[in-house]
Amino acid sequence: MSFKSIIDEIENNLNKILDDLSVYDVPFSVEPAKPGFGDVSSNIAFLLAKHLKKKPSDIALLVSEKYSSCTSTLVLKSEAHLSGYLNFFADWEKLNQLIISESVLDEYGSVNLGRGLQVTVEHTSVNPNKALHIGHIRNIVIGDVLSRILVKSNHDVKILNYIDDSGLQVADIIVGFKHLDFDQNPPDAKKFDHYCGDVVYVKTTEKYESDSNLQEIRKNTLKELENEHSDTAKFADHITKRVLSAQLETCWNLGVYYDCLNFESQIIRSGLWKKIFENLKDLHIIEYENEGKNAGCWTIKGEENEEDKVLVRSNGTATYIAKDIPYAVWKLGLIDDPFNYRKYEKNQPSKKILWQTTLDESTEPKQKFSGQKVITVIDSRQTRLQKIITSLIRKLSNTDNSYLHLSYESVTLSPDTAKTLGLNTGGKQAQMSGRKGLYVNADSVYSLLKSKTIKETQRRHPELSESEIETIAHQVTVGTLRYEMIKQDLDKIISFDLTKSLSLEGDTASYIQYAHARATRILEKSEKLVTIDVNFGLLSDLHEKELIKMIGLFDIQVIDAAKNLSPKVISRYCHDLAVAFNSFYEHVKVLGLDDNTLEDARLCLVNSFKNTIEKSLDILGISAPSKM
RNA sequence: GGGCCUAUAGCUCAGCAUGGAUAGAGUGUUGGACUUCUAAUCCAAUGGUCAAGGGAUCGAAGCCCUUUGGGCCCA
Repeated sequence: MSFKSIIDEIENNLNKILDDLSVYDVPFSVEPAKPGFGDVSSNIAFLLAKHLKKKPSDIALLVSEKYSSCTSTLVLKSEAHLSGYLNFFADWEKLNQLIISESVLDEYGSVNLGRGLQVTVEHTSVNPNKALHIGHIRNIVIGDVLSRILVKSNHDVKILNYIDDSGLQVADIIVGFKHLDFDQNPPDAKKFDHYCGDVVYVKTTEKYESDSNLQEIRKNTLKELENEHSDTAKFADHITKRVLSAQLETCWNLGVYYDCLNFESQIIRSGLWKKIFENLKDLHIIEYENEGKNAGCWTIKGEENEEDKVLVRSNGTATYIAKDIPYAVWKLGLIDDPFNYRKYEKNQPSKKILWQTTLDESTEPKQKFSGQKVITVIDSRQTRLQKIITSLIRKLSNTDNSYLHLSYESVTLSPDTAKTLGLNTGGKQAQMSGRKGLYVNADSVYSLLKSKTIKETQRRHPELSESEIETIAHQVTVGTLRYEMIKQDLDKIISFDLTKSLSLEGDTASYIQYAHARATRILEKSEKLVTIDVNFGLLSDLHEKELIKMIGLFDIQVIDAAKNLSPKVISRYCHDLAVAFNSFYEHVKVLGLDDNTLEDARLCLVNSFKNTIEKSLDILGISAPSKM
């Protein structure tokens, strides 16, 4: 147990006091205190004010007095504050020992919130006709960090990436290759996804405006994609696989890995939709319209003021929602799995095996990627569609919240960055657009940031080899990108500014990584074996106590992040922990003390911090170099 | 026309779920700290009618209602 031990102890005691007072169901809080108000605070007196009809400050006094006769192991004393808060002061010697000895364990920060619940997370799901831009990076980092949080809180997590290989956007580049004669081999060894997105897609789309014949071709191409035996479908399969492969390079480079790739084309061909369509009819979840504007269509009734949504048009063709429904049903394992599985052609840089669905025979065993709970990470523009799927799944599965849309706001371009791309927005931020070629490639941001980081690192460490610098720069660059994508709340738009994104100071990943490097350096230089057999009472400086407290809050933060599906919680924790360490570093000397026992105790604390920051950064998918 | 999100320091954001102490960071500006465990750092100063109005409450940045600005989705 960590800092949570003292919180639990206080909670238990306060509950006993409530029993004594014959008051029940008071949802009081017990939280780490603000600086200057002891170590732990409770609002219990405020909540009791109504029951006991007394002033909060008087109640705080009363409770504090009763508390002194409670058995405490970690609390030294309680104190009623004039405001009405009840503040507790910890026995730091004991708490230090408790927290620090816990923090060096491998499983530190792991909590058993999920009890092994199977959760399937879908993220990324970028159309395989272009390269990932910075907006997609927000998606994949949110999805990836969320998955890591869920693993840390004992969920059995499977990660999916949905490949929409039969949609309009794919049709567009196929039109480009087949009818506008774009070379299949990009010039100047350009990465294939960049080439398809920057050149083929944008130029083909441009042509539609002036060439109505081409639009006809586009329609036909889209239709041909659904027929797996057509030359068009085979060609498209070849092209989209190449794009996908290039996209995965980008994801893997950022430390994002998957368990399985799902292909839309296979979902269509699997016949899942037909079965589910019949199910939906039988359960009267969808209705056949005899009259009105949707006459002849199968629709889902809109809830509240929402419009009815057409699933099957009067001509018998399914709308695009009809593709998403089978996938959602499959993800929850509500239907027999029609797929076989085979390994993806390339290995992921992590140990994790990447599977992909196939409708062909496979020598590989059947896999299971469905979850009791499904989380789909898609931006807020898809909320309406996701709402329909959610409510439909609710009816179909008789569960309340097994299907969850994790929504986040999109990434826009700052006015300055839009300008560098040739768009004058008059001081407003601009929506990115793949179609118009208005976006910032993820790979280019990575390269720009990396060359800057290489320079910074070389300046500080001229003695390091090129490959060592390269490794450090990679870690810092990935860290910075990932951190920028999750440090703010999901419902805030990120206005991406290329220049500002290159900053490595202040509230950035490098700040946190730097704290880790400093800690590592101290341990290296001391050349002593770190032991936890130290006198914890010596760690009594304000900065030491603040640091230990932060270290001790790790598991509480993991619980918070997992309960609220909020990656930001962990990024804030990492930052706060690094602040506590940097402040400690500036004010408290560790090495070269005359006092050996004090030095041992401080080394132990530095080691404890190093372990904790590594583990918490790991949840963010950020690794910390030992030098930078 | 309908729906969703959002508004807190010059700028970018925490805090809001579960109301309670002195509303916090970063950045910017100004000043200070490297013969010392790495200055990608630290310390200090500066900066707030918590969009506006109303309501319930002993108590509101937070809850309820209305209005306004910004963004997105649908028609």
